[in-house]
Amino acid sequence: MAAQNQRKATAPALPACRTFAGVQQLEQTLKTALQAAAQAVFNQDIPAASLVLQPTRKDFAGSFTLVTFPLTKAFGKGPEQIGQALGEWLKAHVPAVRGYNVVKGFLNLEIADAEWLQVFGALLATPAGTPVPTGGPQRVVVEYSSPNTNKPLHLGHLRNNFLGYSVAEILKATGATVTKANLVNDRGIHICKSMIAYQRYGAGATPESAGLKGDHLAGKYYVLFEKHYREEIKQLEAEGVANDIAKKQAPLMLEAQQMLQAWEAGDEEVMALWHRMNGWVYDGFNATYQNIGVDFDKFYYESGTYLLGKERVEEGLQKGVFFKKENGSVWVDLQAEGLDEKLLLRADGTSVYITQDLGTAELKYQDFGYDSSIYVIADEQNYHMQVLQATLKKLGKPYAAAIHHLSYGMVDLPSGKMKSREGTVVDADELVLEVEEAAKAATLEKGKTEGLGDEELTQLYHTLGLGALKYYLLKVDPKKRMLFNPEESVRLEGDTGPFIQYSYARISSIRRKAVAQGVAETTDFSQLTELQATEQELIQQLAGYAGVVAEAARTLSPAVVAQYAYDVAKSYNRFYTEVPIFAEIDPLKKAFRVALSAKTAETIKISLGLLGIDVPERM
RNA sequence: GGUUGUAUAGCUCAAUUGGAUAGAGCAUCUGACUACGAAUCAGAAGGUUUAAGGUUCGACUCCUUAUACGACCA
Repeated sequence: MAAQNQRKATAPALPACRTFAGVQQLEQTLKTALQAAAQAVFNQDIPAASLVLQPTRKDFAGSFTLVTFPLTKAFGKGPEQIGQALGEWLKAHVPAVRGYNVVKGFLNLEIADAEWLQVFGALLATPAGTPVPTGGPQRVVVEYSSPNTNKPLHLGHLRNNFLGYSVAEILKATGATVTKANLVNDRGIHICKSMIAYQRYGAGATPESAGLKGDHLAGKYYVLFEKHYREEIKQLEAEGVANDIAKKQAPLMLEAQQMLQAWEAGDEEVMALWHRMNGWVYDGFNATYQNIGVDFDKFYYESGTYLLGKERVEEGLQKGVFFKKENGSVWVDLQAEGLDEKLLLRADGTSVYITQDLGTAELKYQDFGYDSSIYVIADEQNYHMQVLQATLKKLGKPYAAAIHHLSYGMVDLPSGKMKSREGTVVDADELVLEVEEAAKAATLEKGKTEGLGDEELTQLYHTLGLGALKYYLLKVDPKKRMLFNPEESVRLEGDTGPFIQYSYARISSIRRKAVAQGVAETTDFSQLTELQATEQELIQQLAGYAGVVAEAARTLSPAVVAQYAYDVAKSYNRFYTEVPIFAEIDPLKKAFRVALSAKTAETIKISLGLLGIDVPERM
């Protein structure tokens, strides 16, 4: 009751963090008290902002720590002396402070159990999934996946897709309106390569007749093109033609370029084939997207945006911020921005990548009026994205400043970089099958799945396999290049997705048992007097959820959430082994531990949900 | 050549953004299942944070230089 009243009292000042209310309020109490202590003991006024409270390290007693070094100058005393004096005053005057200790310049404050129970009460009173407002952007477009339509998705795309989906979910959790967008690169020379090869070697094959997913079928012809193209180059070189000229004059390449021109001219036959093959690819992509659990609110196609891009180039010419070279190509000079001159439109009037990017940025703004537009693109495009933003600024577009490149590192294999030519690309569909297989093997060996039907089992393997894969790819800081070790990615023990899923399944088992035993569902634990250390730790951990979401949203880093979910699961597992639940005699304590377990499960479910990972009721 | 990113335990990753004895997992070694799920838990061992300087009460974190690897722009 007391907790609720106090929450009401602070509500007008802090409408933001309802979820965090308990801890935030506790920290606020401590800060105010510290200010009062400084006034009383040292006759000093200290601004609240200069008081930094951090969680106490595990090895020391206490929950919050004040670093006293910054106060030494103003107070004219040593750090330990300050810590002792402030701690003594707090202990004497503030009920929430049960005790303190000073180590060097660190004042560790020990908090009364009653305070933690209040925090827990506030957590229980907060419905799952309550938004965590952060003052960040409110209308956001997250563009991710953005595949080419000439090959199936691979491991690199998976990092992209998981990151994009997760960042979108994290931003949603802050209360923002988020649109997930996919810009499909459906035109250009690479598509024509697949089409040419299909015409030559396809013999009218369809996904059905070939027994292949559409994207894999198209990819097959792309590979065939590259193979025969290389042979043609070799042939020409044997005839004495220089390599760079051979590359341009190989008959296959000439054909592909002819086809691209025919496409731009709207040639009926070419368009028909293009529609047909892209249709197959989209079916394939959609199957993969559904399988890996990502979704999109809006699809853009470069074939539908490049013309608008050309208009923007024209606009830039008229405004005089772009210029034309003698051969008729259009450029923008970004040397003042620390970049180079950049080609915007070729001499023959055909567009380049950035041409369509200009159009797409505008379309997205028209459609959604974003205050933040996030592009999930690998870091090899850093320069390109700088150019895009600088060019839009030159055009005076109001949305230029809202563009944000979520730049992530490439995924390496133990054997080195993935290279399609060397056949070292890890196919997304195959990889998912492998992780499911590994999950199945582990479940058959040690799972507790009595009563599950075949369909539920298949679903379980999928949940666990994808859980392992997603967690593996998301736990690493996005901006860092990462190593993909196939053996480690299917591991189910230690710092992995299934470890966290296991904790959830375990709690589910406890909840089932609690219902069966008729354990009371109480939310009022004000009569409890003391907490075990692991219980207090767990409450503090659970209360950190809102702060974690805010941090993850600020840094656009799902890794922050992944680390948190793992820490919560770890804390719970320790609590679980140290503290009895059903063997507890005191019914109130028993009810409390069941409620604490349930809240932990809920927090795990929501946190993993932000990563796109499901939780199983049993495994 | 120019711009830029990264460098932490044998391996893969953390470190609350300048705070305490740099933490996890894997691998190695030891212990705990007829108490609620051992896909778990407890413990041991493992570090000159690439190198050398600098800034300060305090540096993995900031500055300078160098080295290695990567990306992009020519």
